[in-house]
Parts: sequence; structure tokens; C-alpha cells
Amino acid sequence: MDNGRVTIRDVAARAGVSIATVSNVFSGNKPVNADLRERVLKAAEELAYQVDRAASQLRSGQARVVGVLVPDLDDVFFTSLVSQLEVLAERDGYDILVASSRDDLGLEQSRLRTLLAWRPSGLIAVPCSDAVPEALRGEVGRLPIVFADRVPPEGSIVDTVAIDNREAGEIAARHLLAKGHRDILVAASSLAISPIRERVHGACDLIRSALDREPTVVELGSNADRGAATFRHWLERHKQPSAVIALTNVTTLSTLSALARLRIDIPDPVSVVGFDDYPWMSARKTGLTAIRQPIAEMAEAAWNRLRARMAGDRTPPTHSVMQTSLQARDSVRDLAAMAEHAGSRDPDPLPNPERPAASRKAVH
Amino acid sequence: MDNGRVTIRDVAARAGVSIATVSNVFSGNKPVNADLRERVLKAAEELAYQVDRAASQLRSGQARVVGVLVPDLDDVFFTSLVSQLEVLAERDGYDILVASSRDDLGLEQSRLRTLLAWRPSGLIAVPCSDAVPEALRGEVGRLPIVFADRVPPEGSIVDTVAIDNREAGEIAARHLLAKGHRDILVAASSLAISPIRERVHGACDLIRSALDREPTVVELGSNADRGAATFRHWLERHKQPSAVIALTNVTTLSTLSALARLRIDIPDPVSVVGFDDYPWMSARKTGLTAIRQPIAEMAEAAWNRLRARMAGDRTPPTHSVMQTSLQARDSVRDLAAMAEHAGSRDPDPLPNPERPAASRKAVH
DNA sequence: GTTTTACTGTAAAACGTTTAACAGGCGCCT
DNA sequence: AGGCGCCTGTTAAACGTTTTACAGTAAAAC
Repeated sequence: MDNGRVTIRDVAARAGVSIATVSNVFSGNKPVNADLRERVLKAAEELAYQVDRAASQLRSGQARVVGVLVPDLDDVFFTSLVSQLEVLAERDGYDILVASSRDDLGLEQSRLRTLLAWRPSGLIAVPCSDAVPEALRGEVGRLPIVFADRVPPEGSIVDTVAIDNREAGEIAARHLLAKGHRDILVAASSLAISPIRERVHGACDLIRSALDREPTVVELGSNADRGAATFRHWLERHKQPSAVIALTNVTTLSTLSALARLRIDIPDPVSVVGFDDYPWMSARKTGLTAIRQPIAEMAEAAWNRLRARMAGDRTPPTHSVMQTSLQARDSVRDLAAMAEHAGSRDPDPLPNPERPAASRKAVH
Repeated sequence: MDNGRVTIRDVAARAGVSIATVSNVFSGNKPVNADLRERVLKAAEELAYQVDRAASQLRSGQARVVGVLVPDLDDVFFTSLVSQLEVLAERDGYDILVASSRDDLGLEQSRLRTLLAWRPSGLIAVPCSDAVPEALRGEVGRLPIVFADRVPPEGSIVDTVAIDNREAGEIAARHLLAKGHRDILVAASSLAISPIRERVHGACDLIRSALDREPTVVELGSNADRGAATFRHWLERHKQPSAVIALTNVTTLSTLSALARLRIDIPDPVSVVGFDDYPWMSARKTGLTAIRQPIAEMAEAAWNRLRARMAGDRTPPTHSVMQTSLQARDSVRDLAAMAEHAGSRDPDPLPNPERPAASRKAVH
């Protein structure tokens, strides 16, 4: 109380006990008699004592803080992830240090280094490349690490949580094919990002095998505005597709912006399947049909894995793969039904060859 | 190198210097000879040494970490703020601990306490009530604190950064009045939040003085989906307004969702002025007219204030007030022009009595 | 009645830094 | 030549905890 910061010593003095006892009361490491505990808590309350985490961590090696690294804090997908993780961490008494790599490998390096300097109990990262970042090399065995969303397709040396990206692409493509679309454009953010590549492959392979035709792929980047400009440009000098699959929430935005700007309506003449599921997607006259990622479940899976590792689990890395599902709304036109109608065939409005996408995880 | 964690001592040994020298090389507190510094850096490099922030902070009292508390990490406005702050913090060599109060006073208390336990160098908070949170009482003089966005209207004992909420409401109302709207509904998130109250007052006062009529105010809460349901309910049992002012990005979403669900078009029969400026607002056929908050500038102002305080500034608290501006797009119908046209008067399509809203800050 | 055992509390030694106090070397001014 | 600063480096003492080793007491076992 002398200089302003009240320490364990002040509390001990006021309660008339040793500092070890105060420590035991707060850390719960050793049992302490009920009335003594009372005295200590009372003294602490009166002095507004708070254990100093730096000191505590220095001595014990236990940090109760986890680092969270994402590529972009302006992308709702990542902030949703962070939001969920914050809740889970808080529930378990952890704090989170968040850092953004802005999709830059150099920055990722340095952000990771500063995160590691805190000696966190764990790390959840959405890396910006396929490889394990250099800064993490030395830590792989030691520090609990979970990679989320962007994970090397061939499995990894650390625990991972991601969706089935290939399937996500397939679901989108299958839906459009079922609705009779044949001229499908695939809008990706960047093919340099492996999960995006997977989604593209999922969509393209399916389309190719169904239509025997190679679908066009455009890269719109990770910025909504620039992506919109790019896509507008593209639209102005190419034949209009009958449908576009946007493989990212940002590319969805880019796609919609460009179409809006060119006054091209949805779903006629152009249908759209978007990615992710956010409130703005249903806050429009023609609600957006989209591939839903189970973000909450991903966060939970990542957190649970991290918890297990932090609790000492030394089993080989696991790779959780979550299922995506199609949230059907109004942005896809049913060309098939129209064709049938035109040909005055059987009514049978929805010949639905889609398989129901269960949203549960499969652990390898 | 023995147990796995490499310390300053290992580096000192390998470089053949004292630990103080190593410390000086890394902290830069005292100058150290060029070749010695080289030796030290080389040794550190080889051992992959990283200074332990807990130990460093314990001894020096310097944390190089700031706490960031927001009410909701699922609200784009707050995550945008966090995103900007992360960039600024990174630039200046700080890390950020982020916590969400989920708009709950009790949780805010406990989150603040755990943030404070880190002995951060500063704190940027968007509090969930008007008052200075209990947990911060003791820190007000000591710890650099900046409140953002939600600040007590009468000024505060800590530095604050916010927009001119009253004016924001006025700008929205003025725009609608200028466009000939007379039946204006004000959609707020919660009147318990003081900045929202201010925005409501700004809009209502202006409308009242222009029309001599009390506008209706609805509270839609801070969750987009629940707000949409609430608003839908409201719309079903009240006379349809000619325009809606949504005073929050979330209420904007709620408003649009409800209208979309009821198949009510925008801007005819219902015009909408939204809040904030996000990509999804222009990714629609009728782009959304909205009140733009200068988030980047707010973050910068908050950070600069915090930096100054952290550098020892002891002057009385300042209160930055930023200007909002109207981003006009297509969601407001010009009833005035139509009326004129109908009366076959002068063409004069845009009698625009709005004052241009400069977006620069004023410091009190 | 003495020895174990169990239980609680304490003293003191860490933890890995920073920093105050100090020491040695060298140039500079009387 | 001796004294004074300045520069650079070292030693050792913090910082506020946790934790190990130990001591004292009471209950249980012999």
C-alpha cells in the first residue's frame, strides 16, 4: 500500500499470516483452514489486492493466457472465430492475446514471436501459408498448438481443425447443377491459400465430371472492394455466367457488389451461391443461398483440443474435419424446373439429388 | 538449454559476457559496444533466445501490453475498432489482450479484473454502462485509460473518444426530411446505452421541431436476428412508416431483415437510413444510405491518447468528438422531388438543405 | 506413554529479468 | 602526475509470486 501497488506481502501482514498462506488461498494449491482463508480474503478485499500475473507466471510457468493469430481482423469469419474462442477461454479462466498477420508471412513471423515471448499456455492460429511457420518450429513439441481453417491438405504435425473444403465446393456445385445451371463461374479469393484451392477443386471436379466442361475460375483477392472492382472488370469483358459460386464470405461480397453495380439481378439472370452465413445475407430481398461453416463448432473443437494438450495430452496430432451445409435461400434460380415446365412434363418440382449434409465432425 | 527454456544466462555464458550486458543489448537501456553486441546477438540467435516478458515485466513494471475491452466481438463495429487498434499497437510494439463483456456488467467487472491483473500499460474500453466500471475506480489516476464510443454525455473522468451522436441522429433525420419524408420511424438498439439515446434525441428533436410531431421509437436490441423478429412483429401491427432510421449497424440489419421478410421494398414504400459503413451495404441492388462513423480515426485518436498517457501525460482528460457523415446511396426515396414533379413546378431536382459534414475531430 | 501419521502453516529459495551501485580504463584538464 | 569524469561492463539486489522443505500440533496407532 506504500507505493501504490498492493502485494501479497501487504495482505499477509494485514491478515496476520505468512505470504505462503495467502498464495495458497488464491492459487488453491494447498488447502487452508476456513477461518484463516476468511481472514485472508477479507484483508485482500479491503486492500483491493489482485495477484500479479507476471510474477505468478514467472514462478509457476503457468500462464493462463493463449495466443490467437488470424490473418485478418476485418474478416467476419476470423472475428467470429475469435469471438467464440474468447467466450470459451473466459469460461475456462484464460485470457487471449490476439494478433493479426494481415496475410503477410513476415508479419506472421514477428507476431508469433511476440506472442511466444509471453510464454502462453497455448496457441491457436490460422496460418497464412501451408507450412508450419518458421517461428513455431522450435515449439511444436513443447507448446500446445492448434491450427484452424487453413491447414495443409496432407495432414500436419500439429492438431488441426478445418472444414471439408473439397466437399464444400462440391455441395455448392451440386446444388447449382441440380437446379439446371450449366454455365457456372467459380469465384475464389486466392488460389495460393490451400483451403480455397480445395474448395475450387471440389467445385470444378464435380462440374467437370457432370458437364464435361472446365468451369472458369476467377481470383478476387481478400479485400471486398478491390475484389468487386476486379470482378466488375471481368464481367464487362466476358460472357455472363448463369451462376457464380463465391468460395469465401469476402468474395461473396465482391461478387454481389459487382453484380449490383452492373445492375445485374439475382437470381435472374445470374444466380449466386455464397459462403458463410451472416446476418446481412438474409437482410436482403433475395436472401442469399450459401455454404454454411459451423464456426462455433470449429472454435469449440479447436479449444477442446488445445485444452487437452494443455492438460498434458501427448497423443499424436488429430485432424478434425467439420461438415459444411447448404443454407438454401432465394439467390439460385431453378432452371431445371422451368425447363420441365416449358416442356410441359411431369410437375415434380424438386428432383433433389443433393445428399443431406450432416453437420458433425469426423476425427482422424 | 538444459531444461528446454533458454534464459538470459545461457546467452551470457555463450557470448562470454555478463547477463546485464545481454539485458542491455535487448532492452537498449544502456549502450553496449558494437562487437559485444554482435557476439550477444549471435549467441541469442544460435540459442533461439527470446526474452521472457513475464520476467521482464515483473522487474521493470513495463508491460508493453494493453487491454482492449468491448461489449460484443460479434458486432462488426467493435471488431473493426479492435482490428485498427491491433495495427496501431503492433506498430508501436504493443500486444493487445482482448476481452468481451457481452454487454453484461458483471462480466465486464470480472473481465476488467483479469485484464488489470496483467498490469497492462494501458486500457481501451467500450464500457457497457455510462458510469466508470467499479473495477476501474482505483485505477483511474494510475493507469492510462481511454473510453471509446460509449462515453457519458456529460464528460468523464477519463479520456474519451466518440462520435457526435446527437449530430449523427440529426444528419439522418435532416436527410429524410429534406427528401420529403414525414412519417419517420427511429429504430434504436437500446435506450439504456447513452450514445444511442443521444442519437435518438438528435433525430427526434429535429423531426419534432420540423414537423411538430413526435416520431415513434422502437428498441430492437443488440442481436440482429432477435431484432428482426421484434421489428417484424412491430411492422405487422402498426402503420407502415415512410422511412426508418436505424441507429446501429445491428439495428440496420434487423430493419432490413424484417422488411425483406415481409417483402416490403426499399426505398419504395419504405426508405431506410442505416448506420455505419460496411461492404455488405453496397453489395445490394439498392445500396444503403447510411451514417458513416470514422472508425479508423476513432481508433487512432484513442490510441494516440493512450500513448500520450503511457508516455506520462498528466494533463486533464480530453474528450475527442468525431464527426459522422452521410453516405448517400439508393435506399431513400426523394418524395420532395416527386411532389414537385407532380405539381409540375420548377424542375430543380435536388433542393439540398443539408450541411456538408466534415469528418474531422474537435478536441475539448 | 511413545511413536506415527496427517494436517496446516511458515521460512526461504527459486523464477528470469532489470537496474542501482560500483569498478576499471582511458582521456583530459589543471 | 594526480584527480576528475566519462564510458562501458559487472555484480548483486530487487520485482511479486509459487513451491520446496521443514516445523509444529493434534489425532491415531502401537
